[in-house]
Amino acid sequence: MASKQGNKADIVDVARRAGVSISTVSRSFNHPNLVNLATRKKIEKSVKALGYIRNRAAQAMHGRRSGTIGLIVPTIDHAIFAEVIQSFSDAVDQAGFTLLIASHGFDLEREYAVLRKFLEHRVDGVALIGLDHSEPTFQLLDQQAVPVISIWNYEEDSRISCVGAANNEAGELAARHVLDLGHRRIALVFPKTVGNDRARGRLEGALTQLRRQQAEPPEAWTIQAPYNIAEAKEACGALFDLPERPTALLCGNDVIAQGAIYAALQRGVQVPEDLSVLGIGDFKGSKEMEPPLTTIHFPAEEIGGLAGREMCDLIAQSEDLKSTGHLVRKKCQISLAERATCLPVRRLR
Amino acid sequence: MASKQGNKADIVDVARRAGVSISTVSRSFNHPNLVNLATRKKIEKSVKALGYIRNRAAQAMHGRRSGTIGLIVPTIDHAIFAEVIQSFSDAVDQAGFTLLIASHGFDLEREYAVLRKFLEHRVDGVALIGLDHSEPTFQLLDQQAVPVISIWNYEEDSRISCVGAANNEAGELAARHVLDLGHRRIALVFPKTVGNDRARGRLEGALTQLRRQQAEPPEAWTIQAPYNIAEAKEACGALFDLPERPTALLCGNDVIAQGAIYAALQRGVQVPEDLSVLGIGDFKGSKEMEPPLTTIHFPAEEIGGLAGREMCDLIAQSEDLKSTGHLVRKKCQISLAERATCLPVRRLR
DNA sequence: AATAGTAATGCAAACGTTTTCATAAAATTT
DNA sequence: AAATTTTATGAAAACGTTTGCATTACTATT
Repeated sequence: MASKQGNKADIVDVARRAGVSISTVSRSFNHPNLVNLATRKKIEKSVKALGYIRNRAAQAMHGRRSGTIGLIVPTIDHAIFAEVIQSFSDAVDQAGFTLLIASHGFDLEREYAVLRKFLEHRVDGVALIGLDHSEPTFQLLDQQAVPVISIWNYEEDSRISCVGAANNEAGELAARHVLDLGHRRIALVFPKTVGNDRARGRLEGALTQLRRQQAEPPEAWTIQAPYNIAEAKEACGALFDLPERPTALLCGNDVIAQGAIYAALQRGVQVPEDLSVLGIGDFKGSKEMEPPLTTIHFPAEEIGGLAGREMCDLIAQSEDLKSTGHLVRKKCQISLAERATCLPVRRLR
Repeated sequence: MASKQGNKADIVDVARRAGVSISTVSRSFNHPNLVNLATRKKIEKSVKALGYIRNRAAQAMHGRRSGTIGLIVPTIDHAIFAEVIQSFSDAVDQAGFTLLIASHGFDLEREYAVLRKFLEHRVDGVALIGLDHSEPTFQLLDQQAVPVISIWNYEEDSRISCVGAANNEAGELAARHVLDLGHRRIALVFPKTVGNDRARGRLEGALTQLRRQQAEPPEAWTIQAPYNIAEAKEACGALFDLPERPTALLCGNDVIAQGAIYAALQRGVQVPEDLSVLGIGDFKGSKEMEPPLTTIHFPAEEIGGLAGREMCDLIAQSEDLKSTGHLVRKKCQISLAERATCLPVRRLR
């Protein structure tokens, strides 16, 4: 009667009720084969009766893993991140890990703070988005020697392990496509690139390719739009109101492309007849748009899943002290998803 | 030299290096005013030098809170859940909590399993989506007496605390609107309702209202579509191909509405001139669609934020043992967002 | 100057587990 | 029947903290 007064049951309570020692109870969880079947049954019964739930915190104190992985993203509320998070979550879940999640709102100082918090919780591994991080972040990661992986970007000389795609290739591929279609009057609408290596890589890739073919856009045709349909729509609207209109619009991501298309619709500019629009990312829904959006496909789900599995591997390796500690880098293939928003320039009316 | 061989620094290491006892170190973190400034500085220096990071697991063992909150959602990868998760995350973050997240893919048995896992981690509170949960889930919650809150739905007789909106009201409001516009030939496109009280409430609300005005749709006009633009598009397409077409389409959520509009576009059915379309949810981007979608606005961000703050309050209360243990219920107001996809029936061509 | 109060610190006992080592009982071998 | 091995269990020492109690050295009050 004294034992259960609102406090939760304890391994001691379980042991007492089952008439065995706590060692036996603990063992029956962790090494069931070492304990007699009958005893195990008794313990099980006691556990059920008391509603006992093991305490991971106490387990973690024994050098055991905490069983958690920390994922730090700029924001959860993005079609593309949501998809990556989901598949990453599924992958680590499958391996029995629990996911700690936090967003930093594109603020690398908050990212550092969140990382610290995660380390206090003794996460077994950390996953970050992209390869742009503050120096203190890298140092902390290094010093604490926690398995870490970067999701979304691939760079052959990345400072930490990474699983993702090469954004500059995406930009190049996009530019090449509109170029191949004969366009020369090409405008660029991209998000801000500071602290956002995804956008930066794409923009650089696109510009490189355009320059290579002498089709670099004039200043007025290189505009910035936030990740947000409403504002992208507005920004593109302003572009369309310029005296001279491009024949193709290369957008930094599909959300911007969507905004651009809406802006065009609003002004009676026909896509693709009057204007070709190309997105990057291939977000969920882009294929179903009307007209379906031509874009560069990023295998978000594949990246998230692969990253999750790789994270688990890294953690497993770090347990073996023979851990070689070398970085792993996986490059996921992007591809052109040719749909209905781009037309060869000669077919424009 | 013996102390730091790759293992992480310990409070003991910190104490030794600073030349004080571990009690003092612990105190300087938890009750800084109780320790001399000079000593505190010494400790701080030692902490920096050793790269010491406190161990929450060990703290949690002292009846201290773990500082974590568990959030269990059907899926992360939904515009609407992503938004709620984000605002919930921000709210609990602000209070210093770390978020544990898991998705169960609309499987209530997996929900139960995840809940157990979270309880093993000794989360200080649990948040769930909706009010449909398995009996074992409710029992576990009850037995463990963990602060719990349900996000998204409001019901005056809910079994657990809740912050959200009344889905049946949304359905009613939607139906009332198309009815008010003079429509009588109304079709319904809703997601599956089993294990999804959101969809069920909306559908019931809508049907109630339609019946009240003798406008209940025929069998063929009450169709099911998954949460997914592509499949919704297809399902609605089939509806449009029927010999008789409704004048208004009431969709269970904005994604389905989007699919419906695309399906209409594909077939040359003009929205809203030939067909009024009404969504429910007001997802991000619905306002920016072309034409902007008329829908029932759900204040997702408000709900998530409110729920997060309420969760923290519940946790704080549960600390005072005088906790009254009564449920809290907050109803967030939904509203009609009249935009451009609905027209009075007499103005149809 | 004696007393009471306060500030700063340390000691040691918790917290809920896991695990090593020891031991008893049972089963197997000689 | 003794010796050996195996199986099942318990005692106790960890793990890294927090905190109640005790102690010391000051500071303020009489």
